Amino acid sequence: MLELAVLGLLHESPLHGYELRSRLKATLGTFRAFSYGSLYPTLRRMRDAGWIVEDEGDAEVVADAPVLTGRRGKVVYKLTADGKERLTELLAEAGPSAWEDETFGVHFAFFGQTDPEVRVRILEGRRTRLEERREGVRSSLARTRSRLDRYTLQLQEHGLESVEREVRWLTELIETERRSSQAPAEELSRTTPPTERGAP
Amino acid sequence: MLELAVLGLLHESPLHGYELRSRLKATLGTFRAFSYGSLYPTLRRMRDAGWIVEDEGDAEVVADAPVLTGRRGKVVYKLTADGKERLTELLAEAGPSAWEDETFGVHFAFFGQTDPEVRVRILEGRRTRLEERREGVRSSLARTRSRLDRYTLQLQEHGLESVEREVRWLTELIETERRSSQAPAEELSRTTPPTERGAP
DNA sequence: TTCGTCATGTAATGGGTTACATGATTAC
DNA sequence: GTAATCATGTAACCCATTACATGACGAA
Repeated sequence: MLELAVLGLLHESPLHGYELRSRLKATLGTFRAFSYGSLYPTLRRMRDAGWIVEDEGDAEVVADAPVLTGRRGKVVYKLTADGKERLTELLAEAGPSAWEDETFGVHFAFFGQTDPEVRVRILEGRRTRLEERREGVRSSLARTRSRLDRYTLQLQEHGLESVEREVRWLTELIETERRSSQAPAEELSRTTPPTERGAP
Repeated sequence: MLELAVLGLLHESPLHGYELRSRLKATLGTFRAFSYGSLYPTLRRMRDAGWIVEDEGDAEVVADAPVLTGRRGKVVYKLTADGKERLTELLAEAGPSAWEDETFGVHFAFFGQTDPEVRVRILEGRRTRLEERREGVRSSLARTRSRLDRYTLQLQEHGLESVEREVRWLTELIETERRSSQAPAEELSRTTPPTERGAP
């Protein structure tokens, strides 16, 4: 997990550990947070595996709009060719390892670097997974509702609604993917709406 | 975590490992699932600690409406006095250990056995926690929105909405708690609306 | 000069999972 | 008789966390 996240971020630009962690927070948002206690050892493992190198040279880093402008991070890491390959490999995975709870968010965060077909398969995999869960809760609820504590019931129903909401979200995303895969290859991975091309 | 869940369930009725696990699923719903690989060792630890005992005698177990009617579970566990004490202790905790992501659901599931004041403190603690997270995401989003990949943006916004939704849910729960703590002590912990007192 | 935040790391520990192994009982 | 599901367990591992230790640098 952390591995993929690190590879994904370093693919965008070289970074040092500390900033990597804040990028991680900003990228993954509410989904996941990693501590230094896992980040640094991971960085080390990845370096030993040859996926990243310490870019000791100068470090213009990225011109992060405010502050930070000339400062130098101590140990800047960047991807190696092997690391890029490893990233590609991880991003191509379209199985449970990409759509389970703990992993989905990270994979999704790097969809911009993911093959469109893989994106759809992951989204569908996740949706199916959630639909199964939803049915499990629904039938369990149908069987036991009357015997449930009001708090347990609240929990079940809130959980159920959360799942339903995520299913709807996924469905919309899948439809969007489908639509844009039919449209000409025009890259849609940026926020900017597709510039009105010529005339119809 | 598992420990609290096991104590909470066994407080309702004696159960054997296998059924304990299905109850766990039914009780925690979408929030958490435990495997046998953690359940059985936990059961053993708890037995060694003296919180539960193997109730080797006959096992009428619980008359679970369908099927299962006369069957015997191999090793039925039940709470000891120490176990009940431990449960009380755990249910009285109203700190981060009760309102963090991994723990909140389990604590909430046993709110029926929790002191009303503790319930409110946990709900408020969780809400505050989520509000902090929400503000973190909001400000990060305000700073970086324009530079974000459309997927990263989607992820942020979906995460933000999830958090907002849970905050609203908690607020409602807190209000309900407040109202019912003013109402006469009449126990509201069952789903059934309070039977009209007076007429039988 | 002291505080906050940037910055890097380690040691001990935690709390689970996966995969495997085994066997009884029930339903067909 | 055989497949499903009930039932109990172990061993190896994984992926992280917490708490701690250290220190540079800039701003008040």
